[in-house]
Amino acid sequence: MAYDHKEIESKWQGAWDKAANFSQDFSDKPKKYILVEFPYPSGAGLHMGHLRSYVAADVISRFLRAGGSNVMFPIGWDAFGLPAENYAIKMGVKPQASIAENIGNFRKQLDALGLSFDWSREVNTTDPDYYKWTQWIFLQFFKAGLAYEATGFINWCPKDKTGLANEEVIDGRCERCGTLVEKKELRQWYLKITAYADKLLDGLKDLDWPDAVKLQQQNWIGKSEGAEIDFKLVFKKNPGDNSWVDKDGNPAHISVFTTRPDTIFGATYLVLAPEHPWVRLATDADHDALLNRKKVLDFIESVRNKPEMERIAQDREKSGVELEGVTAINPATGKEISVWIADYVLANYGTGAVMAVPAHDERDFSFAKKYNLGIIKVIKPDHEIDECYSGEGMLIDSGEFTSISSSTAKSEMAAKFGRVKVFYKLRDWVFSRQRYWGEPIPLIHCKQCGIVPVPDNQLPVKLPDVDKYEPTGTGESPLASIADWVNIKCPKCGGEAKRETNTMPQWAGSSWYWLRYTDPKDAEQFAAKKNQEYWTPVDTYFGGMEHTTLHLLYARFWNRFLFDQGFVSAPEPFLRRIPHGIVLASDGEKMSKSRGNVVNPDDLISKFGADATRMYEMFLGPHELSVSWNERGIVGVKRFLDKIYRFGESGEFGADNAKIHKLVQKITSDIEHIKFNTAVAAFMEFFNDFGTMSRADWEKFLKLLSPFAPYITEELWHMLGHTDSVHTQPWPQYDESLIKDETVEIVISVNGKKRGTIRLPAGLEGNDLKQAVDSSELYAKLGLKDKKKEKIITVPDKLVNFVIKE
RNA sequence: GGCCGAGUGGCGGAAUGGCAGACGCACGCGACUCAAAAUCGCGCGAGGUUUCCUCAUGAGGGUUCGACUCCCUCCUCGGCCACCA
Repeated sequence: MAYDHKEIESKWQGAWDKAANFSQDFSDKPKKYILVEFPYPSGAGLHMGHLRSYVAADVISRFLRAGGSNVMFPIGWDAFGLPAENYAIKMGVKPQASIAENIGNFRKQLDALGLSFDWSREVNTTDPDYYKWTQWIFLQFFKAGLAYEATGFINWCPKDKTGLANEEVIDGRCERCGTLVEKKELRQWYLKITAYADKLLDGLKDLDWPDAVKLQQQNWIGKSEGAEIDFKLVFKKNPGDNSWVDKDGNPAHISVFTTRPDTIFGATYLVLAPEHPWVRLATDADHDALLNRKKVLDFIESVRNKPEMERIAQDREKSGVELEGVTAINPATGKEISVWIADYVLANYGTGAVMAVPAHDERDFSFAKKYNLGIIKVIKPDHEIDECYSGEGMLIDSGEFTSISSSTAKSEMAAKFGRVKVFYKLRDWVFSRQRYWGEPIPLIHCKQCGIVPVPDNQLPVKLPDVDKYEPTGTGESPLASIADWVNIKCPKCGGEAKRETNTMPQWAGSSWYWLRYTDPKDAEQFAAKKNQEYWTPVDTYFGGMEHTTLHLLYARFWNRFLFDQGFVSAPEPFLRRIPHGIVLASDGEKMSKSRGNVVNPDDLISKFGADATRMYEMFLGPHELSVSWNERGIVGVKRFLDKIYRFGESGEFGADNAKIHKLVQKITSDIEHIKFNTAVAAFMEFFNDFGTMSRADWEKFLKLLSPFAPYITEELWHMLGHTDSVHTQPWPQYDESLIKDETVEIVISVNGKKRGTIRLPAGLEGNDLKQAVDSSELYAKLGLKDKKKEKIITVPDKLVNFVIKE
């Protein structure tokens, strides 16, 4: 018979004291801060990815509580942003209303799963009491000069009608809706995350994060050390024209960035990005320095109109055009070389200009071949190579540097021809969105005073409650059309002024939420320092792999900035990060509505129960690897729960059993190492063949199982006559002396091949083990007595291997 | 193209230098039953001369007394990044 999971679950949902999960500020017990990424309350409800993190974090939290820790395991809602707004538009309601409804659904689902959240610390990023502090933190960035306004080409999603951060563009498409992203020139707010590139890199060293996650962040920040080298320009159109001077009065030059200054003797031309500022000047009607201005302008136009997808396509052919009338002097050779613009040089990396060394760079090589440009070899390959060699080696034909190795030449040549320079792939964070559903950026544009921050005592700048909030598509936020909200007196001079109408991106509220949990209701500050000092940094942070270069990087940036400003007590926010693998559908594909292969947790809970859903989810496979959701197997877990329920009902207790001590050790260790799949297997294995079970052993068993299956264990605990909760009981301890076996199976092998096993007393080593084996039947049977043994390997309690010369 | 991860029965997976396939699903046989469901018991990588032996952890090589595990080369799948000079 199957136990009635529905009855048991609804009974305990009503009976459990939620305050038992509340954490205490400043308790003497050791603190543990267990965090899961707070959900985005979309209309779809919880998905299997949430389940994976939330159940794992719940098991850890319950385990640590039982071990005597003061555990904070909070939850909240990350509810601003595009998806919520798009959903509300689709449903024809206000986002405020749809968010409230979705949160209600999520809360039900989380409760149904039996997750032991500390609901007393609930936060919601769209609550003015919360976003007041998001705005306040933005103003700290602004006051520190790290929030700035600039006009530039940004990623623009034509469907969502808003700008996107670099991190939000995947394969040239909008991360949210999949639409091809366009380049649009717009006034935008930026956060200067690049100023923190080095600190964000250094901070990774001390974190207990998976190497894969650290590496991804490292690559995203993308530090390259190299040299910046100036190439002087020579003009053919007006010889002697000295109107081309730089800001220091020197003749005009182009600065290039290279990581291979050792190849400079092979630099046969320069290439600039079409958007390079110098190109703009050189093609300016007043300053025109080119002999082929029209051709160059046409080329720039054609690049600009090229769809982004085509420009980044994999097998794209490089194209460019020579700037006729201008040449550059290679500072190493003193030779004049041609200057080009080409679509393969990026305007926003390095200096936007490169020295081309076709013999030792594949991109330059294919470009040089197409346009018949010179190819000069200056590095001797370490192996035979046909055309282009991009590795390092011995320098050749490089003047005084000939016969020096690349690695030594690099620093010497960087110093001689230019200067050592570091560049990052990381770009500043486009921080404004032209949408309604976000935190208003708390700034005021005054004709007299310029940009003025909203004074602290006027925060929060509340999002006006309006009926029409659809994006305009003009590059302006819908807030711009709300006259009585936009028009305001300047707080500085009292004159006419207008509010900033852009809103913050979805990532703003989640960039500091773990700090708010430590002091969620504080009206005076975002979180009191002493609360932070007690709780932070977060001990273990569960979440998805997909947030590695978005949320996790942004959160580290905000935390580090606030730390430097003295507002935060720990330089790094998350000590240990446990990402979960993605949950695929049973066909191995990603779960998605359009594929129709989405598994809904509600259906599983209703059919098999929350306990079975939780345990099967953990049983599927290692937490960090991606798993295919195959529903067939859940009946195995359900059968196990039915079996233990029947045993509990029968109450057939017997003698104490030492096996329970091994189970305590195994489960404890598996939880500590996040190996839930083998923990579930260990429960099953124990229960398949436990022999006898005393009442005391049964109580230990229930306690061990309680973090995994909170409902059924509570029911069975009460069946024993207890009136308190199994979840408030201390974690069982094991007796070291009872987990050791008295005898062990020793494998006997010859030349590494297993030939049989014998049972011997445990703990025998070296000679003792050898002698015990020598006197065994198996030893005689294998005829080992008469064989000449080269070597005998003994491994205590494991095996004896005889190496015999044939 | 670069970086990271993974490849083990029909399936999910276990074992991370010492008995390969724990645990579970599916499947087969049996018990109980008028019957079915549920439950319980047994079997379940391939092959063979079947108390035992041989082969087998993507392919090939290497290190080792011994390799799923470590090293090298390659193949396949997944993830992230991608003209970053």
